[in-house]
Amino acid sequence: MRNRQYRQGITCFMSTIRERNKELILRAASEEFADKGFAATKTSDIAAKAGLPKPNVYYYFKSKENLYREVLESIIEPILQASTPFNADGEPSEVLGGYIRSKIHISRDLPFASKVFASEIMHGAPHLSADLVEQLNGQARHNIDCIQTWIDRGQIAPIDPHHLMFSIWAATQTYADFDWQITAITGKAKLDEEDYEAAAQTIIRLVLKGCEPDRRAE
Amino acid sequence: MRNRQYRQGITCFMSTIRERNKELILRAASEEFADKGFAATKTSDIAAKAGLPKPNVYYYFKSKENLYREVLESIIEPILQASTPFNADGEPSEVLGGYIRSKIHISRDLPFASKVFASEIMHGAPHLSADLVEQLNGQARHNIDCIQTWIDRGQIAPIDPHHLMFSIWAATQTYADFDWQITAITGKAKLDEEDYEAAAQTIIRLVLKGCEPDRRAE
DNA sequence: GTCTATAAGCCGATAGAC
DNA sequence: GTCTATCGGCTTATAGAC
Repeated sequence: MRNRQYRQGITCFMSTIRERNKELILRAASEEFADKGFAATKTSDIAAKAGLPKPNVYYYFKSKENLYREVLESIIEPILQASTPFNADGEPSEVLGGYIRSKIHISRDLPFASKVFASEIMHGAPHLSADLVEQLNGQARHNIDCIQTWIDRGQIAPIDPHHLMFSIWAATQTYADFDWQITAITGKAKLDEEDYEAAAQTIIRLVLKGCEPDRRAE
Repeated sequence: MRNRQYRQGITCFMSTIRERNKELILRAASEEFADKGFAATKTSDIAAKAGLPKPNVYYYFKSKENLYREVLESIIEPILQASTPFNADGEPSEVLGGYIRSKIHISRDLPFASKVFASEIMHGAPHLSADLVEQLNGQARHNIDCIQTWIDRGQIAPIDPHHLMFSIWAATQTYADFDWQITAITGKAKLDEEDYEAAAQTIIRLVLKGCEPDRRAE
């Protein structure tokens, strides 16, 4: 009984095993895809890492590409969510600071999917649907418009809003993408809570100071 | 005569054809590897893009991996070169500004190799020799030490030097790595000279303002 | 030195037993 | 629903003609 649920009079297998296996495969896949990229990843390695036979991967996900897309799309929602603070009526420093923190948290909490996403974008997003691409770009344009509004109102310095956004993305994303380089240079096997906090504070400082209106001769 | 050079008494073919073909293949390879990544790139596509038959690729470069390594290593020298301004006795704003400009120029002038390098680092540098890795990391540590010295001397604000370097790398590298996203959002098919100049100025502003010592109540 | 034609091996995907 | 055993296609790499 424990493994079954009866719904609408039809015997419906909502087996815990199914959910558990899908989860194991997704987790293994996100690590493998993040580590090697789509083409270099072998489904047999994903299966091995998940502790399951290879056909299970195909049974649950139909194809390697499908599995990849599930990993890839799992990061879209958090990314879009991170932009919610952007609102022209918000306080620029609050909005930008909140955004930077959200993006750093994504790199910290979802490092594998985050890396898969970055790799996908680097190669021209061949697996992303036009719809999702448009959502992401629309969001980006909205954020940039918001910054432009602050500039027009004189709330922040007339910094180029496109390049400001690119810098913020890059600086926050880098903690997921280039973790290998970062751990090699800092000498730490893994960044801890304080490191991410220091990263966020450094980026926030750069951005907020950079956005401060220039001082006139007073 | 034009196609041959006699050296040490041995007929030595320094044929223009050889040099030209190697160059064609290298150029095609850097574009393909940048676009698709190592594993997803087919040597037949490289040959086609170079306008040569596939066996020529193997004749000149022996293996796909060898060819990849040549593309990859072509970017190391420019990267190391960009760090030459770093010197604790230099003026921080000059050094940092010069470094940012050099890194932006690498993204602009060597976008393909730059992307190949980024992708390689993202995946844990499986094709880079330990020696080169050590050179790059040593350089990075030197730059960070240099920033720390400025902080100790009170020349710049006590910003975290590691995170400052990570932000600079990320913000400059992003113009090569995420060109697809950048052109999608700016709406330009290709960034022009002015765009790169604006990018450099924006990043320099963020970094220099961020490094300014905090004002005390005056 | 150049290129056609082919070998060898790997990996995504599945048939079919349990 | 699960997994062993295998196929078929694709890609690197090369043998050998020119």
